[in-house]
Amino acid sequence: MDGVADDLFKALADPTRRHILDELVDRDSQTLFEICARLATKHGLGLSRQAISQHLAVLEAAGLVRSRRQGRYKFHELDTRPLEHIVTRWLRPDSPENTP
Amino acid sequence: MDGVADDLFKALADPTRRHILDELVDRDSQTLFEICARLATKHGLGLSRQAISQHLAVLEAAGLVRSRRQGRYKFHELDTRPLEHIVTRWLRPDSPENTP
DNA sequence: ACAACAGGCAAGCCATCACTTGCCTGCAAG
DNA sequence: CTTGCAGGCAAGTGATGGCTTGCCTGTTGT
Repeated sequence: MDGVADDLFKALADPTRRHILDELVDRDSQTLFEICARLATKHGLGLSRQAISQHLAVLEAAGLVRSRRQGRYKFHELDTRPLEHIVTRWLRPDSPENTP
Repeated sequence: MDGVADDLFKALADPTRRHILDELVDRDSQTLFEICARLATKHGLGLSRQAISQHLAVLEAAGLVRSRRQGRYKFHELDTRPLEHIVTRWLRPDSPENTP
């Protein structure tokens, strides 16, 4: 029951992975090389291809990114659903906005 | 701009720290020894006093916990405000509730 | 078929982190 | 005043995490 949240928070702990999520929000369904290039240009991160690949694996294990194979390309899609109910664990029910 | 979120997500990355937040939700304004005892009994965590103290320091640096000194006791209070706007960064604006 | 491209696998290195141990500071009750 | 309790300050250790390097698989194009 906490193991699910464990992967999720661990995935969000790294700033590079959060930048990847930012990139996927800006443009969904990108390949590894696209993400690699955009992180280098827009965020100034000079990381190797494998570094991003491992980050994507962590994000995928957390359920935040789903991959879709197509030929030799592998497109990565963002899934923000795990994020929605993760913070309500500590938010008291006296807050104004809740429960869709 | 990301340094603030960095402390926050790093604080949430550890399961013990999340359990501490759970305890403070269940009962606010506890001392270090109270938290230590309740983590041991309710969550089965046999951690030393300093371990919890360091975790509280991390949570305090993230702005999730504020401490209030009173005599030789130090009460720790939960502050969930940093949690509210942290996930909206990736939630697309097509969701029903947004835009402050 | 061959070369270029997208991606994966696995071992290794270095930094950070969680936790412990030991000692030291204040406050409080006998 | 002295004893005990609540907490803090290090320094040290073991483990985890992020990143690199090198090599290998599979797909696309000429």
